[in-house]
Amino acid sequence: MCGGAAWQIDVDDGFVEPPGAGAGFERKQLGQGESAGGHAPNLEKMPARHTVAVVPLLVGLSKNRQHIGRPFVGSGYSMTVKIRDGGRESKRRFGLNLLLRTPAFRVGKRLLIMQRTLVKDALHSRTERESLLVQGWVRTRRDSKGFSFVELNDGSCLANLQVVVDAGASGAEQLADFTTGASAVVEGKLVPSPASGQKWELHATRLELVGRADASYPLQKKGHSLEFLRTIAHLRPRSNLFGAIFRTRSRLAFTVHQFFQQRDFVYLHTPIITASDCEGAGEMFRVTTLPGKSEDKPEADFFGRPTYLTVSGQLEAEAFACALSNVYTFGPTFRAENSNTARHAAEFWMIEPEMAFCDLAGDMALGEEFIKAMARFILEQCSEDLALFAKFVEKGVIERLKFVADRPFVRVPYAEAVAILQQCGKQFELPVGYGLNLQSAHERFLTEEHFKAPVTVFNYPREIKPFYMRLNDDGMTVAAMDVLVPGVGEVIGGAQREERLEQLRENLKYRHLKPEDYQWYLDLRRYGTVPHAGFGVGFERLLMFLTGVANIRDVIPSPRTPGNAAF
RNA sequence: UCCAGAGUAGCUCAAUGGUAGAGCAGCCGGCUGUUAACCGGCGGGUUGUAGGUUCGAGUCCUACCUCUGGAGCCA
Repeated sequence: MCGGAAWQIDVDDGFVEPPGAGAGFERKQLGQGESAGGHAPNLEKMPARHTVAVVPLLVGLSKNRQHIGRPFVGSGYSMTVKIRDGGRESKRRFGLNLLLRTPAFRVGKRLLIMQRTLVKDALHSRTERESLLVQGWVRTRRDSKGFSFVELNDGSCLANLQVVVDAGASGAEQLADFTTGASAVVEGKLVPSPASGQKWELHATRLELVGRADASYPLQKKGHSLEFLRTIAHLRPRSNLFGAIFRTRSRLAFTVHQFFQQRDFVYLHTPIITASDCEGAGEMFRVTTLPGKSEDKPEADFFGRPTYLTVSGQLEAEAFACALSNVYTFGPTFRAENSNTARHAAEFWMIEPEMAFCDLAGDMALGEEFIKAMARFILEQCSEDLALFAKFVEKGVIERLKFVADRPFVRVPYAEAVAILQQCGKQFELPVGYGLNLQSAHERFLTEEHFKAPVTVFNYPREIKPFYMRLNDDGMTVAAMDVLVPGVGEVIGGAQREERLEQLRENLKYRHLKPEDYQWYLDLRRYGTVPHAGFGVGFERLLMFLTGVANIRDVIPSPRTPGNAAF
């Protein structure tokens, strides 16, 4: 199947045996400098451009080894294997804990260890596979006379693997327990499916029920309402939609890191417990070890002062930007607001880049680039899950994302945005006027109807923005910006920070804040101050924007909202 | 927190103030390749909770609880 000699590994150590005749090998073509993969890290030193046949291995441990049903993670086991390379033969010793990082299960008195194939990889196979092993959860079973179809899903992708079980297959007598929700291991032959609907199917040679799911299992193969699924938040990841959402969430998080890492931003872990009440960004959760009313004597508390869960990492990010130039945070954030809406959670994840030697224009540019990059990512990299969102969540989500990815962002000063809203002739529920916050209805009008493009509104009146934003030369406005997109409204809020010591002091005074509470923050202006800017993105809101999911409770694994911390 | 709506079988929903029902799921049986399979049968309820009006309440009234949508706050 490729150039170069094939490596074959046999095992001669008494308790480790080579696979029996006919058992399938997982073959991997190695490119130059590539390692053999996580299942056999000790093979890294093998010359490149060889095919390495490593797994499945059939392993029988001595009787007193009882590691049934879980991977080897301990140390102390090793085995010797013979390696044949054409005519040459050599022996190498491998640590089992390294080699066998793969699930194990008992067959009689033996421990069988076989490389698991993910459903995703099975479905994307280029060739038939003589023998492979999949593990997952039964989505549904359809019985016919003499055989059954079992749909197996392991979360590696949206699609299920169709398993065909003949009555004669080993373990077929357990088929009645292969109900929706049960977990199972299936070994079989991957062959082209004669019916339409799937390219490949697995003809089971052996199946094993791992965990039953009785008739009370709440998930059915039919669609469920999002409201119902929220009441079973621990089981909803087993549904198609939530599988898609949380796969996307994971990949999006990775892409966020990639976006900033590629631009030489330093990932900063800002504290989760904080003493700074600086933001005024909302009610904070108190952190205390004192019983009863802790506010009474904070000096006796664990930290000797009142402490809270963070509402923002921005101030700390500014400190590090004023040293490392470009930084970003990506972590949990907490707001104890009693807000009960589809867009608010008490615990959420926030991304906050902060850039030294950067002004508002640079800040807006990065924010816009970021949103476009995330839209492009999901369009290009998550097409299967995105198709599900387009089908069941928001019909126009793909068009909306293309719209954002393609169009240049319109930039409009706040005063101009207000004038547009006042002159548009449209009657809004809430008043529009200079000095008032833009409401979500106003924001959506600007981006969806007036400009028909993503919009960045900047230079807001000083009165409606926090103390740390930089005062513009007009003395009236601050260098703040909000990025608005169709369908969602505000996705980014940011600003150039006030870097002038005296002006920052004046800002604190203007807000009736005490300078002594902001000593270290003022220090940043006292020593080597620089113009700097940043913004915040709610990760869940970004996910809502990208998937079309309308409720924040459905894009976070365990939603925390007022009165709800179950799961 | 404010405003509005909803709460009936495991799920999704019906039921003019007058005997609480259907589809799906589940269970049993049938079916030679199914795709939210199909066909036949069976079981399934303190109508969110507590009061009240009425001969009679799932239905009307009051309070509370929960959920949903909108608003405020924001990310």
